[in-house]
Amino acid sequence: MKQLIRQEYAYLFEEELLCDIEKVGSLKKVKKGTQLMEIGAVITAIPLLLDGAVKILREDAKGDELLLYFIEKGDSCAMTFSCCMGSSKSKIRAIAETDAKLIMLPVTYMQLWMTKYQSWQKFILESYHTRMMELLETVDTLAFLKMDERILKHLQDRAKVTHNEVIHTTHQNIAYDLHTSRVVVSRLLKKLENEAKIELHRNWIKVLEL
DNA sequence: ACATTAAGTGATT
DNA sequence: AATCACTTAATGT
Repeated sequence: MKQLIRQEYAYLFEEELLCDIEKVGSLKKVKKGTQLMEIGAVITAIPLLLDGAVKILREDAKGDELLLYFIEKGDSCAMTFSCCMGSSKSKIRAIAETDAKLIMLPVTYMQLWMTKYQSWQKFILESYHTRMMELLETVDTLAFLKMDERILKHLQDRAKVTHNEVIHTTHQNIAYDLHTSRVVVSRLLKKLENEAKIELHRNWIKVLEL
């Protein structure tokens, strides 16, 4: 665990903070598809992603999902910050997009470290900022892009976070993430394939244009 | 060979 | 862009 933390965070945090993280954090390994956070759940720990990718989803009243953004290694979830400050419940759902390793830090250390370590404070603020930017980008995508562009962007994002141009998924799953129907996804994917931007196969898609 | 699940398509709104 | 109804194709048993 020591090496893992240092590998990803040594350049961000000072030695003393790294020691503290080692002391109070617990390493968690999860497999692809594992649900890490549920809507309404009380947040007891702040995750630091060491490896892998996590997708963050919002859900509407009917239970339909919408993908907000991906979290990659070196990131944390800004949701947990705001939640443990106001001790409110999670407004989002988090699911491991790939196998992932993360460190769970009890929320009680959050405030203490904010004043104790300026590197922690900087990390939290920067992390908050990048999350905000990603969310803005998602809003832009939703508001201004057509569905075919949204699908292509979604595939490219997924290829990026998994570091693999081949994505294992079904048309139905893409439809859930983008909050549309499978038929529409199938049609537009076909169009993208004709434009030589992707390659379609059963249960996997290869992104050609990255 | 058969059942199941994923993907493709025309027509309609 | 969504939905329906249906077809075709891939895959597991």
